[in-house]
Amino acid sequence: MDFPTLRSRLLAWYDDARRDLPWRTPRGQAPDPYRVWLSEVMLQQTRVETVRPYYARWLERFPTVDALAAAPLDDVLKAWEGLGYYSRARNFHRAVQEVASRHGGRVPGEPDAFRALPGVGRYTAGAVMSIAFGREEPVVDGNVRRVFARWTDDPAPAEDALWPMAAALVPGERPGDVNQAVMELGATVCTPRSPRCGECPVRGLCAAYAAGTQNERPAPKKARPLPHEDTAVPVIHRGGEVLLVRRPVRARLGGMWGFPQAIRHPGESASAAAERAAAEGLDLAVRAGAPVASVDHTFTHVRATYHAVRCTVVWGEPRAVRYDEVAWVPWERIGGYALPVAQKRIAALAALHPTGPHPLA
DNA sequence: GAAGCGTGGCC
DNA sequence: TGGCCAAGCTT
Repeated sequence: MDFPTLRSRLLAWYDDARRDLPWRTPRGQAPDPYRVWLSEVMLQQTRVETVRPYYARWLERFPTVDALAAAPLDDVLKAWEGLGYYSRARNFHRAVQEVASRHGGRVPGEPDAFRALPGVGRYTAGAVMSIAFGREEPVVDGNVRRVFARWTDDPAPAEDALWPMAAALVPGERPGDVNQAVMELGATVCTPRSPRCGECPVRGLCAAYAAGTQNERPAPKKARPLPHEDTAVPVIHRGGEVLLVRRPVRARLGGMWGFPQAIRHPGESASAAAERAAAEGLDLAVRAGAPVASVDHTFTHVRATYHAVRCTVVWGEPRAVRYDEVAWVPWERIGGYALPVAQKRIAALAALHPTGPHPLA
């Protein structure tokens, strides 16, 4: 491949076509490494338009490394609420605390030191080192993977081939812009479906374009069928309050708040499973009352149906047996807790129901 | 190396 | 509606 020609055409195109994004500073202005890093973490597996409002709110709330390092995890997760992949927020928080305590509050500009921080993988390290520090480090993300698959007309390029190719492009002036140019091309021109080859500055060097195979590159990977989880959710009332739990950090949605839950056994009713969820997860005896609602939610690798059931306490005080924390929360203060999307939906539906004890309880 | 991890948009 | 996909990382 003619890397020098690719490089110069990409840079020239990027100078003209690059989108104006909040984390991009004007040419010549030094970027803030904390902001570049934040943007890269938020953009992992997440679209630009989704990230925009989160990025702006985050910087108002946590404008600097020191501000974020000093914040409690619950505040951090609340700011991340709805963005998904919550381990990103936990890892970023931990990493920034390390930067504050061990690097004097300065984001390390050495690739090895930065790469050692939690949540920083090969891609993120290359992106932050090149964009924020001008280091000649490559990146391979989904865009780069697709662009190279088409340039080489390879249906499934190996990682061992992609990184050397990406690295061959970087040396020279403006390594951060070179990396961003490939990704920008992938995001706006060399798109997964209906690539705009007519607007591509490097179609003359593209093997897939020459062969007319751009729509079959890269080859789609086969998805596994999603398992289904039929889940009971006890919405436990006491006085004017409802019981929330904080999920263990290791688990799915780790560190986030929500309602207790238990996967239904075959043949088990939602009411029985809701009572069992309280018994096993909280060491608490509850009586199931009226069903509140059913909510379907699809995660990356599992489809869940949540059967929310109103419950009242029969006996005992809740203990966080299978959770990290429990809290009795007045309905009007639920908004202060970081809830994943499905739990928020359950809370909204449950709040529509009368909040006193069930008449038959 | 494969599986686990969120959510929303698009066709 | 349902499958696919998006600036990946960890175990």
